[in-house]
Amino acid sequence: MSRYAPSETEPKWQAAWGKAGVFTARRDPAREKYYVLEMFPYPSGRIHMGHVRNYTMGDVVARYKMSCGFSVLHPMGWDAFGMPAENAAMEKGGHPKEWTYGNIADMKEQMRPLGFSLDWTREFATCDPEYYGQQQAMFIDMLDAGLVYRKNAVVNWDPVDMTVLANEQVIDGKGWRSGAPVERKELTQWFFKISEFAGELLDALDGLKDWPEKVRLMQANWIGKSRGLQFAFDLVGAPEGFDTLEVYTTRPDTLMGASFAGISPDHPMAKALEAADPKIAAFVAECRKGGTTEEAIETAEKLGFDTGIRVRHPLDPTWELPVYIANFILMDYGTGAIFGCPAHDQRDFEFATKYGLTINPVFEPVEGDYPAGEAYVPMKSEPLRYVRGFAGAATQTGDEGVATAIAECEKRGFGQGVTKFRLRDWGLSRQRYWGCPIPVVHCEACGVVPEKKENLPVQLPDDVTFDRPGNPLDRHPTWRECTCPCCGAPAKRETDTMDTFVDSSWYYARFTSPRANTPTVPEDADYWMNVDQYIGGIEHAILHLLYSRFFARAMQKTGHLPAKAIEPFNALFTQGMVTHEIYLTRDASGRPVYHLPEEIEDGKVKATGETVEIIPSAKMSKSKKNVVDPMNIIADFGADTARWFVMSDSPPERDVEWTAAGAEAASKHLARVWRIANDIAASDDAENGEDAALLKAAHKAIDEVTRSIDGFAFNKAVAKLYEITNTLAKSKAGSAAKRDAMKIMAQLMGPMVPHLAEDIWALLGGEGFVVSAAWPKADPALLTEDSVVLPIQINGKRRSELSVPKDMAKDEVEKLVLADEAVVKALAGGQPKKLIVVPGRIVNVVI
RNA sequence: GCGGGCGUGGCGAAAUGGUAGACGCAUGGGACUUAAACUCCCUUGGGGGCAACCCCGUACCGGUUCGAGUCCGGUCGCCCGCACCA
Repeated sequence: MSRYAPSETEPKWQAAWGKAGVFTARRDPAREKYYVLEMFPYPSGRIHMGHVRNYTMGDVVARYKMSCGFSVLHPMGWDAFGMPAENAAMEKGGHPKEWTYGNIADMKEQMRPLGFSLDWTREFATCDPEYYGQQQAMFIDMLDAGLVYRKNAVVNWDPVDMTVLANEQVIDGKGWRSGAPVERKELTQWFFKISEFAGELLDALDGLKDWPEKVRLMQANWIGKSRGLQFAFDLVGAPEGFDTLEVYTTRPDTLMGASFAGISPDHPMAKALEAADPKIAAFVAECRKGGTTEEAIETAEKLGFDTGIRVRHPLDPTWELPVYIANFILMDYGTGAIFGCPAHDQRDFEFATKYGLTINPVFEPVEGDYPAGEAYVPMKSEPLRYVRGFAGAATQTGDEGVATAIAECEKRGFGQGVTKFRLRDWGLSRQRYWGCPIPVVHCEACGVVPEKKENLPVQLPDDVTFDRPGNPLDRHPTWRECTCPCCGAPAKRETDTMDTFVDSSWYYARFTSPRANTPTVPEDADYWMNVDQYIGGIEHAILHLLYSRFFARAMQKTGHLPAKAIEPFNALFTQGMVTHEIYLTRDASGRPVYHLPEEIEDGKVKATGETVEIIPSAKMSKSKKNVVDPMNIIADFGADTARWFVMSDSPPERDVEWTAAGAEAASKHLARVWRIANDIAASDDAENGEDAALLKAAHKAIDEVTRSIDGFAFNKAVAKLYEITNTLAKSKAGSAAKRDAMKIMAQLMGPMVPHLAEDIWALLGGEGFVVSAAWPKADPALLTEDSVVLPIQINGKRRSELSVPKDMAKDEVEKLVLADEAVVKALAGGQPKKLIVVPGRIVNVVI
């Protein structure tokens, strides 16, 4: 018998599948379709274990569904625009286009040997003009539909390089190349009106039953619906044109605890003050330092500036509050102005303490004490005693307090209850080259007008340079020059490109008709949409998935998707990372020196013999060198081993640690299965021992593996396959029974280790490809046991057990329990207080 | 700072509120072999007992329940996201 040799058999089966075209998706109205999609990769140049894990999961689902008779769509493409390509051009020279397409070719070559059931005929990259041209067409349709508009927004500005920085390029508040402190700067930018869909995007989350609860919760919090009061303070001593100050609060019940009002440094009144007062200008400039991320703003030291302006308290016009400009107030949320209640908001408390403002408690806990040295921030459902309330009962919960306060304010004629969302509109403009050009033209006479559709795609010019910071499109000698689509006069193109999230917000729809000269084709979209199963990383829980949900709605409004695709992903699965230990030694000055896993043996660096420090289980990253190249694993063990390993052990939603020992073990197991299959194929003895037991075990395996795959519990499916392997290895059944069991096993293993499964299938005389064979069905009659062992607990502790027929009546069981030796002894002649019999599960005797 | 998640043997883990540790790795012992590799068999949460068996144990503290790894409240630790990374 020959040894199991994946390096020979794997390419053989891949070629055979390819020749037969088994993975080419075809619109087949006679069959039910199934669309499985893994989040497409960024073409960095190398695939990593995270890709292997993600695509293996998708492949398991795709192959399983094929066997179940579905017409399966399982496509692959490239999320190909983005900054790394420009960075590479700046650092190493070359062109982003060459770099990207070169990487795509490399990565495709690395993916092929893994044997994924992908339909490569549908492949595209988002940087293909055929793709981004259709995206531009949709942009124009969305502009026509009023879903896109322009407004000012802040960006990170590097004052030395004179360029816009991505958040990622801001390190500790400084530009990553220049090292200069970053400033916030306003630019006119394009926005998608995602906020118009806020309520709908929130409400529709309830219907996404097959999405992880945590993702739905994160999205709900991100959309951030709140009910509050919006009202106007009368201003005293404000600049010309500012009579009132609109504020929004979710805690109007704390109005009697107000001790100051605050406005954002970007508030129109702050801007008016800034122009007039150099001290205020200096303060506002201070506030504008640092990056634009919410994290940077929230964690920055709280700064305030007393403007000298006062507001009158709406409940008592003689009561005046100071107006501060404060760096923690966001112009994007609410009205960009707040009132501060230090007694019941921790941030206001710290602000008031810092600037010596009064702290007036409005309520106190019904139970327990008012906390000292911090704000008392109750839960919404917590009952409160209002000591300075102005509406409703003295004791109510926070939620009730808010509702009655809103009603009271409306009654008294100031302010009204409003619902607001935290969700902001999606700014899509990027001042970068390697992205989809925004297809608009700036005309002196006509203003900003969309390009004509027949002129699409607006293609990126190839002759650009990256020797300086900034957007090469801006300094291209001729690219901007064009004629106005309206009046025909000379005009200039927009040089901003689109956020790469736009590219990934509709690629799933494009896969249904990837070569069409419209964004989608109705019959194809109608047949293939929605994505039945989407699989990717949890890091996309909010942005990518929310943007895609918005885009599906926008595409529907503009006629590019059918109504049923309003939620594009029926089911979502978020997988964990592949981690690895980090190995490091220290140089003379104590700085860490990282080592690749293959340089280590027995906790020592092979070359030098130095003992390494080990940091357990960290995300694989090049800089820490804790990476394992899938290509090396495939070379050493074959693709099936890599696939088997990433599916074993850890549940797919959790991180899995790659270990050399684990890979070896996976390889050994597959070789063992191969040996057992060969033994069976070679044996012709007809001795018949326990065929029934083996058959039963095989059907139990069918049942459990099927349920595990359906439930995305691949690790349990693998465990079950280990069990049935052991059962089969030890079985004394006749060869025909073993052959049948082994064929079932090959089918069950097929989705995970397709090459080995095809080998075994062929070896044992299976017809056609195992991937094309119908998924086995478990016979329910073979799944039940005649008797069960009931554990007997006494006061909740297991003390004995009882073997009874499966469906024995409850009172029969009780009789047997009371006769049990351990129970008799424990009762010592008395009667139990309670006797709990859970049929088929457990008995508890309470004494 | 805000939002979300996770925490079970030496390790990865399993367990519709019902016998905690299935399955795998790694130990330790044995078989095969001149020897090794490969392979096969047995053992393995901690402690106590000659044994039957008993006690402890799911990050920590508390609660609900006949019964809690699982549900509720709090604490600690780690991880992810925070709108221009993809």
